[in-house]
Amino acid sequence: MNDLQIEETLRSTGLKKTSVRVAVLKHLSDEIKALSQPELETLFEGRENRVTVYRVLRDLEEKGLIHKVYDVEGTARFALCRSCTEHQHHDEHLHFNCIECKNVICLDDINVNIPSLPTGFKVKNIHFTIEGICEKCNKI
Amino acid sequence: MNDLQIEETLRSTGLKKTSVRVAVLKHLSDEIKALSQPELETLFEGRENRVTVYRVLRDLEEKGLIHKVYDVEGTARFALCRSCTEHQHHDEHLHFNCIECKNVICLDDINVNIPSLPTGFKVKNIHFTIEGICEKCNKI
DNA sequence: TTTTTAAATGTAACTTTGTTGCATTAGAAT
DNA sequence: ATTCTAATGCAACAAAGTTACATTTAAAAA
Repeated sequence: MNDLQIEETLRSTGLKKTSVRVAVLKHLSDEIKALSQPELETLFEGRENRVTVYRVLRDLEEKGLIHKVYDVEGTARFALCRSCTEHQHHDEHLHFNCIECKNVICLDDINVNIPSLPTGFKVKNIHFTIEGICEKCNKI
Repeated sequence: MNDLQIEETLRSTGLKKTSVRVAVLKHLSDEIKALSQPELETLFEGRENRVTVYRVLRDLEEKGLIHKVYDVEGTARFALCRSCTEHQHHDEHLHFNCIECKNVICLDDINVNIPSLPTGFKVKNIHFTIEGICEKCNKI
């Protein structure tokens, strides 16, 4: 996203345009992979406050601009919601977690069919992460 | 599992039969749902040491007797490996995480078909958690 | 049965991550 | 330019994960 897109995106949520929010959105939109908060903070070179980044991530997630995904080691990672529209939060996509490079990437366009559950169970959301070796690490 | 089964199970892994290990296996086998370490510790009434429980869980998981699953809030939970044989660790089963009672249960016998990934991606394991309302909470 | 020894435990301590309260700062509306 | 609320920074604390080391215990050997 360029500066104008970020500005417009923030305005649409009612969140004020602040340096930390812009920086977080910029970094996440530059990445294909999901970033943990510590990873994000290294990109800032320590200029931003840990608590502020925490709250920015929380708020951006609440507004549906980004989503949080836990990798197979239980680390929270954040990625831009690319396939989410303003009105429909589209969480039900697949994540791939490489056991070599540890990267978590969103496989938005791969269709996941939800298995049918026993009677009485109601599905609200799915969290599907495939663990394996990504195409980049496969080549090496 | 009864005491004899637990003893035999531990012997098969080469792990010594100790009180904490027996207690952990007993509690986990009594539960349908996956337990977090703090939850386990409350069952012990604080008699067991936090670090010891941590190491027991780690070791039991390494030996394939239990498995760790992260719930949708990123909390590590542990459950007995019921459908795992001695020689084949069967992680690829579905978990259901109720948003009401927060319980995580294993849906061992529901078949999950793994979506086909782009070329170059190699699947090693899957982590599939469905978030929703369980049959018990649905009735209430 | 006693001795031996490696494995398991308990204690202490430290790291990382998540989280809240409060005083200060800054964005944007007037 | 002023005002007001939202956002930030700081301090502090909680919880979970993790390691080192001294002590204890399970089980093998004598």
